[in-house]
Amino acid sequence: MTAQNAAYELLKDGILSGRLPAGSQINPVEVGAQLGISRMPVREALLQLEAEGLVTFGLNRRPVVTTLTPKDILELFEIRIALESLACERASTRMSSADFADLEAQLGRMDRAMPDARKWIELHDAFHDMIYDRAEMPRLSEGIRQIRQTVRPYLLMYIDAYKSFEMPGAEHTGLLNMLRSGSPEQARTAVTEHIRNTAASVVYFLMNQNVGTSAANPNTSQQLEGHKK
Amino acid sequence: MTAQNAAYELLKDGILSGRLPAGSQINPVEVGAQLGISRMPVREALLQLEAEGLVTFGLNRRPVVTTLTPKDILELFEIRIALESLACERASTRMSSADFADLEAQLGRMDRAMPDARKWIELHDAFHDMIYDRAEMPRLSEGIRQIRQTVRPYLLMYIDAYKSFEMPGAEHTGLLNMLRSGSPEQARTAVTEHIRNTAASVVYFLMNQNVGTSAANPNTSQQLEGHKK
DNA sequence: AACTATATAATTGGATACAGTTACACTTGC
DNA sequence: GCAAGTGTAACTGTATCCAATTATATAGTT
Repeated sequence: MTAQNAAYELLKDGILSGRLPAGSQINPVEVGAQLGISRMPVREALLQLEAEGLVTFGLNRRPVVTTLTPKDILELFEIRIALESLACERASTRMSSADFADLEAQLGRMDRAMPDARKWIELHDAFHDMIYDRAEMPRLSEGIRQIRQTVRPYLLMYIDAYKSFEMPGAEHTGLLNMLRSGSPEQARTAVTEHIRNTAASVVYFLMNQNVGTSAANPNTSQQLEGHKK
Repeated sequence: MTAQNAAYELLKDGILSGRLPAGSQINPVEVGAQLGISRMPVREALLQLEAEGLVTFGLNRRPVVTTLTPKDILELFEIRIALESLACERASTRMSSADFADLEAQLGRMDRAMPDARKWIELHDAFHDMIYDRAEMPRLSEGIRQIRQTVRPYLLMYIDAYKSFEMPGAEHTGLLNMLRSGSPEQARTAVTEHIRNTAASVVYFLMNQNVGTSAANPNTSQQLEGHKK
């Protein structure tokens, strides 16, 4: 593996897991030292992450973990609806019975992972990816995957807040049944509802947490806590 | 302007204008020399262009201009339909009369640019951007812009082939009228039709040209074209 | 003590040097 | 003439060095 890739993986994992929260400043030299590499490959990894929307170059091109406002997140969910509707619609006419068996198995796995939110999300995303793969639109799948990734840290915040949160298992069974019916229209509405529900919960939660409202101001980044003038 | 940006602009313009056709190998040293800079900023520009889909790193990570098959292009058009439908729908409820006046003016400008295909496309894209800006979904607008960009070289090939090609001016007036009616559903169907028409023409043309079928993949010498040379 | 000016450190963009790898051309033997 | 082997040139990845910019700390002034 190249140094660039190592930096990419480290940073991406840090951001997606929430270990590097939104607004965190990233120091290329520091990251490089952590991996025993120079800052050049880190710099390149940051460029890639910026393209994916996970990192933003702030004032003076200093890299920070992207901060999303509830409005941003709502927009991303709306885009997901448009994209996943299409993917679901196309997939619905291309599913085999073997696919349905795989998806059932995946739902089982999700149920069994239930207490572990991160594990559950992993399996949940894989469940959707399995469906969208059947749409045979690789760029569409990739786009969906990327948006889901961008929102993930905020979804984790939401789930972490409600430890005893009940995952919408029933919704997925419903979605699967709609797909089994073979009706593209029903598949589309099912997935639309599914995403809209998640969006509503997450955005409502974030607005009450005041996430990404004051933090959007660069001056209030948490990194500044140490030197209070 | 930074060296990285200069390289980015040069390469992007080259690709979008068709001066660097699909499959062209890009030599970072060469590009750097052309701008009086080293290959490092060029390398970084290439990373950004890869993220946008305009450049691909081929065997041994050598950068080449991305080659799209007709299938890829069809997929991109389908995604555009999903995204632009949403944008149009949202925009339709947010348009002011001043916006409509601006759009009318833009249509006039497009008509007057008529013989110059590149100029026309520029104005045409701006016309659509003006509408989508009203959707107030910046990421959506950006995504649409990016996909349109990716397809542009192929659209130009199509237009260049039919010099006397009649631009679909009437369709845009129709779209504008649908927007004026204020019905999101009608706006959605109008833009869907509009894009689908373009997609059909361009993809049909490209398939007959055998663009990106055998040349795209050195391994596969398949010919998918309907022998209509 | 607060304010300002200045020195110093940190950070970024970029060039260059160097190692490892791959492609290419040129033998050399058949 | 052609296949295989070999040496060379080109290319990529990366570290390091330098310059310019920006932030931080320090010292002096009031």
